[in-house]
Amino acid sequence: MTEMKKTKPTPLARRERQIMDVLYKLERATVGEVVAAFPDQPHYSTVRAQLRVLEEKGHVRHEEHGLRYVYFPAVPRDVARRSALRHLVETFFDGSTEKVVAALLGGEVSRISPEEMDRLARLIAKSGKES
Amino acid sequence: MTEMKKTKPTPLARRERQIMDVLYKLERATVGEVVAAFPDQPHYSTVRAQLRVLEEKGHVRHEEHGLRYVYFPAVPRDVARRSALRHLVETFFDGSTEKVVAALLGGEVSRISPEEMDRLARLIAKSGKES
DNA sequence: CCCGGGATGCTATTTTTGTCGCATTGTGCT
DNA sequence: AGCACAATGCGACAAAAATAGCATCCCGGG
Repeated sequence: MTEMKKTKPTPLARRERQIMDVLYKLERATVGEVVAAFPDQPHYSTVRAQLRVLEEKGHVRHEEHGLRYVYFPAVPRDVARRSALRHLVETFFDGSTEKVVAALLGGEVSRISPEEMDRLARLIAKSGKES
Repeated sequence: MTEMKKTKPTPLARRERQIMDVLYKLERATVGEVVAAFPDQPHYSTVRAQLRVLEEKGHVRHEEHGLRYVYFPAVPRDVARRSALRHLVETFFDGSTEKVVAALLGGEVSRISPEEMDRLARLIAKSGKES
């Protein structure tokens, strides 16, 4: 076995999911745009086929803009993100909203500017009042 | 086309991913526990095979506790969750930490108790100071 | 010592994915 | 009208995932 790789466990992320992510990120996109969104550019045909399947399964829909197809997720972004977020909280943060916020604030994801921090403080203050 | 379903697009979540999620949620689990964690209980064998594959690919590892195997993710939870969180932020929140917090606070995921809100306020205050 | 229950080790089979290549069709240009 | 180009509609296949069934093995009880 030439198996000694520890650094590249074979991506568990499949194209289907990746494509959905791209679609959610871009909201709407043509086949070309989707292809372009990948680091390793898969064939145009590949993505197209995938999109076709995804559509068959009801995950994406498309509109014909001019002559090209513009694909977009069947379930709207805000709905999808809600469940995605919930799922993530459940899976990695023991269902604790607080822990997520802590992680976010702790720079676990990205640096937060002072202005942003300020807006957040205000946001929390507001939310607290409404409870 | 007898395709008129709009409400249930066939789950795009595969077992592999689901299993990883279960593992992350439980930190460590035996085959039985994983099986039990599913709504639709897949066969013991199925999960076992899956786990084996996942292990081959380097996504999970196992220890022998007594006679049974206890599986756990190869990459530690906090590391995995960091990327998961980052990915989610990128995909659904335009990379804005602020938007995520807003969604969280807005009860998009779950209700937040006043005490929690309080702790969060404190947390923000602290983070802001450190910047 | 023999047996049953609980777990694991394989292996076989069926779906789904993932990838392409090629024919076709629609547009705008010259 | 004839063409080059860009996109789409299919169909073919190999690879990977998902699901099961069966042979074993290990331990504790009778």
